[in-house]
Amino acid sequence: MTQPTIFWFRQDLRLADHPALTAAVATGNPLLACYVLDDVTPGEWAMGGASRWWLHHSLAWLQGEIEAIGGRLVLLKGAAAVEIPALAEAVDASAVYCSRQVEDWAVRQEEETGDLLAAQEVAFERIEGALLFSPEELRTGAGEPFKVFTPFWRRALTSPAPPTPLQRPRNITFHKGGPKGLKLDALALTPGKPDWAAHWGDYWQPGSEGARKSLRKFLDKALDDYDESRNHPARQATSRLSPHLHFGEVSPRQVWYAVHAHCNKHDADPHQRDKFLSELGWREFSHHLLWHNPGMATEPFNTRFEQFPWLGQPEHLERWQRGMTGYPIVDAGMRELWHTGYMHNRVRMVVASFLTKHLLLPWQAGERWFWDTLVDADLANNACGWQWVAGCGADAAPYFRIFNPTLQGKRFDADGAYVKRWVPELAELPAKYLHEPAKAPKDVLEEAGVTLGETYPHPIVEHAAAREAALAAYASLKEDQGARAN
DNA sequence: TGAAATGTTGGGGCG
DNA sequence: ACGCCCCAACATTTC
Repeated sequence: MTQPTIFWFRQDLRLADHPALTAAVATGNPLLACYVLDDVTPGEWAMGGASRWWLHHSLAWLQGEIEAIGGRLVLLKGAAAVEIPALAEAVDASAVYCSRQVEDWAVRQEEETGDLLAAQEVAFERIEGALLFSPEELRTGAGEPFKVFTPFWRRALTSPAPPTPLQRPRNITFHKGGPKGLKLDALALTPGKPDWAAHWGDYWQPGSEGARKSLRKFLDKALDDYDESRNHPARQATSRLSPHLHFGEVSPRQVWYAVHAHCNKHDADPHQRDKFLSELGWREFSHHLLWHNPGMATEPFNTRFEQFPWLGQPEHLERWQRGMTGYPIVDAGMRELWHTGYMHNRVRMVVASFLTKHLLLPWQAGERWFWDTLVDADLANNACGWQWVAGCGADAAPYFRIFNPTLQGKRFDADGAYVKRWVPELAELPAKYLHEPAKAPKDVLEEAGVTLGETYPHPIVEHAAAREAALAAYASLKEDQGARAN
């Protein structure tokens, strides 16, 4: 009997433009496709609740696609470095193929799996497929990893273009037999009661078809005004591809080439195109950074920040998480996150600035909350995004760049549509006061049915004072450094 | 991929 | 007519 080739699906839940899958099929041996839910190896970065909901539906989609071509996706649970070699042993596999990942734990997982497979004399191939450019190859003239985005992306854009997307493999022969594996429901990925994800199907379609639809819709409806509209959270102006990209339901190469094809065909504005592609660039930058600096998920990239005096009150963290800070744009964002597993990126920056600067709570606390609540939770993007806002990341926002949540609201949600949607208790307020209900005259508040401190909280901190405190905290950091240097 | 403080300019009211 | 003040509008600097 022919020995099977095992294909180990990870964060690459697609069939098209899949170099590792294509390579596995090219071995000519019957394919045994599997997914391992590994909550052991990632340690504190085991998937959060929102991601699990997504994974459930993405696996369901992938199963359907594979079954439609006569195959089967074997679901397993446990440490991958145990499960994969055991599976290889059980079915007498000749080789195991998978895609590479950048996370520290994932690299370790690959290495341990590879060691055991080597001892069993089973070939193990790890193949790139989640990035446009290779972190090993994309370096400065001096051979160092880039630490600043602009030169990083300039170099990327002048490097040889990423290969064009691969077709999905045709005529895959699947291995008959092998273990049955677990039923999808047995992985228990979806919430029980209360079912906080009951309506998420209205917002999302996990799986590669949903990814394609999102991309198509974005190109047709939103790309031509992307640069301006993307900053307005009430508009449908961003691609919302992040969870699809995280789970590998669509590859960045597919997105890259779809954007170029669309723009060539419609003679679209290259400026809008480049703005959007640079967002893929930030994803790329984050992943390269994490690969080069595994500690970035928990430790500040800029070591000066190791002794930053986080002074925040723990009870403020819960107010922030629940969207009860008294700053409407912040609360709207946090509630959008809770209700949909997603937050508009402009608002992510505002709430992150608020947590780290107005509340002086450590960025890791925000990173952790996002990890558990975002459907697009991605170790590289999440860690780098938080570090960027906190001012300790690579090419970070300078520490003194403190968003004024009221001004951000007025500027990017001028008519208050976003706040009205997610903070309904303020919906009757005139737009003029939506972003600062404390400034509204008494009769206006009464008219709108708003009683501050009862129906909606007073601001938990006063902006000007909080801003001064943050600047002082950052200044103390600078002085400490000076003192130590002497 | 800020905001606030500070500086500069120029028009208009007014003595 | 002139200088002075006020202040909006804009520019620059600072955090």
